[in-house]
Amino acid sequence: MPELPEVEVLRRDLAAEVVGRRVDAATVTGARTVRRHPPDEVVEAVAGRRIRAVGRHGKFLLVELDDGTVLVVHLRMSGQLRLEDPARPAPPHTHAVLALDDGRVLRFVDPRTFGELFVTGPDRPELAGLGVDALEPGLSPADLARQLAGRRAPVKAVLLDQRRVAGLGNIYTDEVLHEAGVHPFRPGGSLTAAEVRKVARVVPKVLRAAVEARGSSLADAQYVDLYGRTGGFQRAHRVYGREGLPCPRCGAPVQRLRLGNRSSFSCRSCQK
DNA sequence: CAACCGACCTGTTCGC
DNA sequence: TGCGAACAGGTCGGTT
Repeated sequence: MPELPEVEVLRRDLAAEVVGRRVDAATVTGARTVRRHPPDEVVEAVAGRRIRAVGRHGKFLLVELDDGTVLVVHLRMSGQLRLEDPARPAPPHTHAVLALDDGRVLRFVDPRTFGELFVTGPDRPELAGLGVDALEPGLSPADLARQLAGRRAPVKAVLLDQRRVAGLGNIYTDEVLHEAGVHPFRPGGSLTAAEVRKVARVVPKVLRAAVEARGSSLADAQYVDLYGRTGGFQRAHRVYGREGLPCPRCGAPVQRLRLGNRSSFSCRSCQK
């Protein structure tokens, strides 16, 4: 499911497609999806508004409306946004729909219902705790050094912590740490200055390449874009999901470890 | 404050 | 083939 690159692909496509459109009507059928409000409140807040811009911070998508209201979307594990003709049957697990003034509908689809929509004001206090976005404006080596300093938690856990850096998830932390040659279980505070610089340099490199390839869609193709298409970056994964396959740098088999309850993929010989 | 763990859900895949 | 177990890309709240 979506991490920063997948959300960025949606943001760009939405910006091109819906900025300037008016939301003629909204329907919310999944109360859990709008758990922060009574459903009517969300409908009320967006209906009749024009879309001014589409932004992003970490994995949060920010649909800015003409009265300053921001519709915030987080896809969590299984959320999708689909921009479709309303004549097309709504996919199962469609929890909210915005009808646009060009005749199309924007559908929020989410089987696991971890995702959510909420509305907030222009300063969006709900997102105040997020760290710097991993892509834009990005993470300087000094920022990263500050986040890692003194941490005994594994460097991967620090990178996954959205309060420290916003946007990285399980796939892209593994890809970044492999490319940087750093073992995911290394205590955050144990990285050398050179390693910190390397990681800081690799983060935007990997994320840009992933956006360019329109994100990662794993075998079950959970992630699809606005038009239902899968991404292509999974073909460029070096370690994620590649247990037992040769490391592209040194040929040693990729190992799968556990960090907390999640899989972590790395190369035993070139990530120390 | 930092670190760890289970919980939140449904769908798909894996192993017996 | 059938069936339960394990697993999935993210966060949050509670506990130590």
